[in-house]
Parts: sequence; C-alpha cells; structure tokens
Amino acid sequence: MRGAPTILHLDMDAFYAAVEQAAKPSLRGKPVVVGGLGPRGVVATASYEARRFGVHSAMPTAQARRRCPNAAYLTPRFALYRQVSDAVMALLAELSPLVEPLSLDEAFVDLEAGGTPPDVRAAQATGRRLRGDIRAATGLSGSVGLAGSKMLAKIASEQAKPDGLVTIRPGTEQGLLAPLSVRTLPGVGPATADTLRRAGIHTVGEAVEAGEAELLRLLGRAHGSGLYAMARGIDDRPVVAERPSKSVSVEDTFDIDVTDRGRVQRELDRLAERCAARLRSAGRSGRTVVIKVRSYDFSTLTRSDTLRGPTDDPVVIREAAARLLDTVDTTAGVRLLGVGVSGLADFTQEDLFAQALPQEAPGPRTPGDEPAEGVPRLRPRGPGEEPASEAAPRGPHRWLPGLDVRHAVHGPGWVQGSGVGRVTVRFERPGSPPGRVRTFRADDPALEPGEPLPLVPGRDTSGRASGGAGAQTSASSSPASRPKPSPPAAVPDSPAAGMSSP
DNA sequence: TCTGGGGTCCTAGGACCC
DNA sequence: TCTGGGGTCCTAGGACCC
Repeated sequence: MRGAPTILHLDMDAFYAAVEQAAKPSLRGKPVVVGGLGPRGVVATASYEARRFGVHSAMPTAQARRRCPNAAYLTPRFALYRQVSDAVMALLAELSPLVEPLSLDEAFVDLEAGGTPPDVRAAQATGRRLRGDIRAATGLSGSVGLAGSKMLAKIASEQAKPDGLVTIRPGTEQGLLAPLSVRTLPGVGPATADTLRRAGIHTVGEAVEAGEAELLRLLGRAHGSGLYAMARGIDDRPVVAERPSKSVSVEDTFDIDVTDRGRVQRELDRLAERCAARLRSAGRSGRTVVIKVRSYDFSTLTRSDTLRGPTDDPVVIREAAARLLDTVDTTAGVRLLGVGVSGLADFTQEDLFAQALPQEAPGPRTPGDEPAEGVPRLRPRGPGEEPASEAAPRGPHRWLPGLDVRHAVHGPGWVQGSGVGRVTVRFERPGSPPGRVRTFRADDPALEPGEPLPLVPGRDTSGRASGGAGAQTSASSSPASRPKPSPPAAVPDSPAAGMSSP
C-alpha cells in the first residue's frame, strides 16, 4: 500500500461497442451489441444504450435480442480493436515504463515508476490528461481509477464509469470497502460468494470480522489468506510489465452438436493446425498438448499429454491431439472442441535442432511405451507447410453484420444485414454523417470485403498521426516499453474468427 | 432460445525418486 | 512386515477474469 494514489487503472468504456459506434456514425447514441451472432453466441460488449434494456456481457445473444430487438447486432472486429488498443497502450507507455495490460481495454500503470510525484494532485492531473489524450487519439472515453494499490485502483475505475475519474485516498480504504459486496473483491466469483453467503458473509466488512481462520477454513489456504488481505485493503501486488503467456489454445463451439466421429476428428485436426499457427507466429513452443471436449449437456473434459520436448509442429500437435481424442467417447454429441499447448518455452535454437531428429511413427500408446511423440520429425518443414493463415477461406463471401465492405461505385460501408441472397450495406465512414442504406445481391461483383478505416481523421487506425502508413502496419511507433511488437499482420482475424462454427 | 473464446491460478491425487 | 517423508512432475478439474 502506498501513501499516495500512484497506481492507475484504465478501463475503456464499453470498448468494442464504443469502437463500433465511432466507426459507424449511424449507430451513435443507439443500442449496439457486439458478440457472437450464431445460435449459440454470447454478448461480448453492450453499449450503454443497450445496457438500459438489461443487455450485458456474457448474456446469450438470443436473450439479448429478446430484450433489445432494435439494437444493432455486430460481429466483433478484433483486428480493429487491437489497433485501437495499441494506440491507447502507447499513451500509457508515455506515462510510465511499468504498464500491465489486462486485456485489450484495460491496464494498470505505476505512475510513480514513471516519475509522477507521489501526491494526490499530481496523480489526478496525470489521469485527467490521459483521458483527454485518449479521446483525442481515438475519439473514445476511458475511465480512470487512482489508488495506492491495484485492487483499489480497479474498484475506483469501476466507480468512475462511464467516462470519469475516481481517486481513493490512502487511509480511506477500510471505510470504503466495508459496506461493499464481497463480489467486489478480485477472485470472488459466484462459487466463492455462495460459500461465503452460506457462512453469513455478504460484505467485505463481514469478511474481515469473520477472521482469517474462518476464511481459511471456508476457502482453503491460498484463496482464504488472499481474500482476508484484500478485505482489509491490503494488496502489495506490483505492477508487472511483461508477463509471457503460459499457454496457447483455440476452440470452437458448433452451431449444432457434432455426432459424426469423422467430422469430430477433422475439426480437431483443423484446431490443432490453428493452434500451431498461433504458436509459431508468437515464436513459442510447448511440451503439453491439451484437448477439450464439451458435450451436448455442457459437461466438459480435458485430456493432456506431455511430450519429451517442446514443439510448435502442426503435425506433432495434430497427432497428439488425435491420440487424446481416441480416449474420449463422443457418440452422444460434441458441442465444443478445443486444442491447446501449455508448458511454453521460447522458441530456441535447440528446439530447431530437436525438430530435425528422427522419430518413430507415433502409434497408439501402450503402458510402458517410451513416449516418443515429443521428438519431432525428420522431414524439414516445406513452404507448403507454413501455418495456415487464419484469413477467411476463399470462396463466396460471408457477409457478417458489422464487417467492412467496399463497393466499386459507392465506396466504403459496412454490412447491416444479409440473407436470402441479398446483402444490405450502409455507406458511411468514421468521419462522415450517418449514411444511406442500399441492398445488393450477395454475389454482386462490385462488392468486396473492406478494411477498417481510421476512427479519427488524420490518424491511422492505431491513432498515430498518419504519414501515409497503411492500416496494415499495426503496432509500435512508441519508443518505450513495447516489449514485443505483435506479430506482423500475418494473423488477421478471419471474419468469423472463433465466433461461430465453420 | 440457455450458457463464447482466450487466458490464469489453485487443488488434489498418483507416480516416482532420494 | 506396521507403514517415513519430502520434493517434483504430471493429469484433471474447477473457479475466476475480461
């Protein structure tokens, strides 16, 4: 705990929805819902206008449609959100070398490490300036919390929403926390809250009164002691700039449960290859291959196998995944399949050599078998084996609502809806007035998928003053503390990336 | 018309080793 | 013939977060 509120938490307001409203002038001031649009989709972000109808994150999209039928329902454009996020994170990097991103729209900043004087007024001035800079660069609003610890800074930004700044002055924590629900504390979700409720503990103050011994008894060692500290406002977790990822995974939920075993295997193959591609583009490799199978009844199981050495080879991962699938009964129907790799190491030269060692053809494992599958393949990787790009498959376009298009005559616009061989496009762009709607045949040759346009005129999509650089050159112009530039735009989100079944 | 996708961390039991 | 005990690695599941 610090004596001054020099830990800043930034949380962008309704981020995905706000980006869409900035990009699509006709949607400003209107309910917007971004999320999966398939039969099993859920809401990622709802604009504040949509929240008034009771729509919120993680709600099934079908339920949201019932509550707010007039909202615009849009498929996420993660590549654009990432670019806007990069612009925001670059502004944070100007405040301090210690920036800890939590997601595309959220981060902690250690202001003291960046030279902001340790007092309330200086911290607030920095926070206000940041909010203005974010608005200037992106047109979006972010809420800022300032406090002497991460937990309290996050609580403060929550209280600041939307579009505000809240400071929790050191010394006032206890009184502020006591009446709040235990759900306010990080790490207390539905299950923990339920356990506490059954013990008569509803508020943070009641958790403190219960005492550490009781919390340990109820919740176990790590969770109990952590919660007791948090409840008393004690949180010494430092802001950590670089946290290398420990696993990479991909998964797909199918619109309809898959029962055909051959199809299950093919889907798993595709996932394994996507996972390997992600691993490679991140320059990582890992030893443990995990598959995840969710059944028709939502019961979920995982199976894993740890190889002898790290790999990023799609063939090795695919074959390991296939072996794991052999141990799972899928006859009743599969709702979701996933493939992941954990136990990540950096991709080193040794791994490259290891890839060249010979290997027996992997077969069914029998007890006592020497696991040979970790030692990868003799065959060098050919150009044809480069990881499959995640880009949209060739062929007829899928006109998903929200995606950018360009018309040979009418210029840039976005898909408002499609069906029965038609697609409806609204022709407008970030700086324009609300645009007009036109309908085309879905196979109209004048219509093609488009690129996101910069949100703020005179800047590219990542918020930099544009000097002719295209939207494709994402990331890092800022000098400080951008540890790894994200991999070159080689891995764009496919239109449907992960949002619906193939 | 139920419940996405990408992660992190913790627990518990068994194997194995010294 | 009691049967220790600790450390590490691995697997599986669950809670939680955005």
